[in-house]
Amino acid sequence: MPYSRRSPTISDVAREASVSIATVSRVLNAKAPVAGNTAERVRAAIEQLEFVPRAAARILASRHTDTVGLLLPEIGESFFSPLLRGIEAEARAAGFDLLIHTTSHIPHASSPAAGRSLAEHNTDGLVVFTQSIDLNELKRLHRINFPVVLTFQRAPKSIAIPTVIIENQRGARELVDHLIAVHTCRRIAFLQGPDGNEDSQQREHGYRLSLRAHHIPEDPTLIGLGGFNQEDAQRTVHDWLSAHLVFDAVFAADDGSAAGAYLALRQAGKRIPQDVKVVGYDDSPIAQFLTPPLTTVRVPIEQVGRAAVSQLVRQIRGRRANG
Amino acid sequence: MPYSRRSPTISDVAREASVSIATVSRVLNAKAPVAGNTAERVRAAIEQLEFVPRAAARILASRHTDTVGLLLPEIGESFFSPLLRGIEAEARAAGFDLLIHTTSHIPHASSPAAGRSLAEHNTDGLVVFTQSIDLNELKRLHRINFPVVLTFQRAPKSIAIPTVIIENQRGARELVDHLIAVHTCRRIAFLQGPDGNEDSQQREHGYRLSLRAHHIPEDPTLIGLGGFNQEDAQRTVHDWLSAHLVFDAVFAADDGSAAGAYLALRQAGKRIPQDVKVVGYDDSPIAQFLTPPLTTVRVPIEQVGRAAVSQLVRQIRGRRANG
DNA sequence: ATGAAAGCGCTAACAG
DNA sequence: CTGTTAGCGCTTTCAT
Repeated sequence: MPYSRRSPTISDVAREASVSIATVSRVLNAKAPVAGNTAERVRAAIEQLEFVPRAAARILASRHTDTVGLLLPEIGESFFSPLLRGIEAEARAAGFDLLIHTTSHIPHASSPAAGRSLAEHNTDGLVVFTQSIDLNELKRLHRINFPVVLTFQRAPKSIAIPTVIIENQRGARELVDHLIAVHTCRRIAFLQGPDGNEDSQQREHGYRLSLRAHHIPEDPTLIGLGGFNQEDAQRTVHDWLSAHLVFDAVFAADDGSAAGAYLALRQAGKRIPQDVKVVGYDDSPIAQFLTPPLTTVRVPIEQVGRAAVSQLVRQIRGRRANG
Repeated sequence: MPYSRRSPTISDVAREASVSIATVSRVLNAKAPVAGNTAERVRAAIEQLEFVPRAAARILASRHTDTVGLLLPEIGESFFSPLLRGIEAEARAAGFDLLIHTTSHIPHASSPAAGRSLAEHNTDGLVVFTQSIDLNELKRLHRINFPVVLTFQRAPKSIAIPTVIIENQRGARELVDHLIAVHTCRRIAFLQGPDGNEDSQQREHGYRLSLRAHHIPEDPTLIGLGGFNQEDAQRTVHDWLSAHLVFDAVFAADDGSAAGAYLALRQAGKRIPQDVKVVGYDDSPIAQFLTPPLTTVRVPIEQVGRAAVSQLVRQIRGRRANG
């Protein structure tokens, strides 16, 4: 066994197979014709040397990576599960690899990673989850014509970037209508998502429309932060309860915050749904495990992922076709 | 506005700042001294041209990427949330970027992505989640001395690869002891994890040890597939019930399958815990939302992530130091 | 169908 | 402190 020598390069393969590196490259990429037995020799050499082309060299020379990137603020929330499934499936189907990159909430200007750009980090295009990219960076990408698609977020109107968004307002409105009409709720609290989240804003708008349609005055004290997570929601509802606010229903902007509401309510001895009704949004896995099962609105998250990649790939191909 | 011209390179910056490309490189990497005002000019040029170094070129030239990769079989399971948090935090702390790559369960030998290697896909090292890599590929990586650390899985003993694993057997044993001693359970079913999963195997072993210690005979019919997911577990428990198997407790190898057991039990009109007790493992978020709250065992998943990266970084640095 | 040669954009000695 | 000069390993014309 020789000492761990450097891993083989295309030249090693070429030498081993007694051909030029160009030929090796051709069999690697199958883009140009290679004679049957020549190709066979090359393949044998590749196998024998366990040659694996260096991605960086390939990318540098070819100027494309055949991979799409996904930017996520923080991975792991159950919401991402179907989104990723969709993105992964579609990317693979289109012959692209997928690289996921989580963005830090706190920009470390001084970190060694600063100055590197995600976009150029070896991808041909980017699917960007809402709020996980800086506006200036987005503008820059758009300016250099780098393929990007935004999900769950509209592009600032100054820059035309494709977007995949979902319907929220109507779903929210119907949910609240139901609370009012069927369950005779009149004091309905709303748990907002993270600051600036468009889905949450639209759900809130649907909520307001419903109240208005039923001549129920809005009460600002009944609107608080759910933050799309259990902890924030739990705290907010707990605070409401401590302040002796009166409400007969909680509309949580997502299921995670609905779960937080359940916890706070239970802890205060409130019964669900007898004392307070709780509804959520997204139809995430948690919904069916809550007791009673959470009323929620189904969102086609996986399809958003697929649509986003499909649109992205179209952009990438377009660029390659032209120049 | 000029037509979308090629994005600027280091030479453009050098020209703009009237310095050599080496100097630009130096201010980029801050590895060698550069005079204050020279650096200033270069920075201005970079900003003005919106120069972003091409990752591929950097990697090719420097032979390292400053990023670590993570291989996951399928992302999004709640289990991964804390794991990712740990990995991300530690990688960032060490000055590394993180790229997540999900591996397909079904190898597409013919897919365009086939033949590319994840390992060399622009990372300096890999954290590999259990069962998400092929044994041959693992051997190859080891042979070429590529830094890898395995999590939740021991390395095949023929290859010495660092590993971060957790304690399972004792936790499982104590959990089952408790079921027997405190709750006088005698017929305890076990829901296994995916085939070959080591954590599950060890938990199962702890379960068997406990039974044996209490002179309770093992009943193979009471062991079925939970698959670390709700659906499989639900189906298995449903089948047990349909077959009129008698059991007074279910030990699910993870919380997800415990949730599935809840569903099947409820559906059959069984009360938890009066008729059947259910316990899980991992202490995942779902545990506290089940009714009654699931008894489970806390697993330091996030710490596994941190430890894995920390070990990986050590390997990478070691390689760089020597050569 | 195959080879030769010119880069891709950057880092890393090596001089000075 | 700064510039020059080789490459890094691969793809891609352009010939043949």
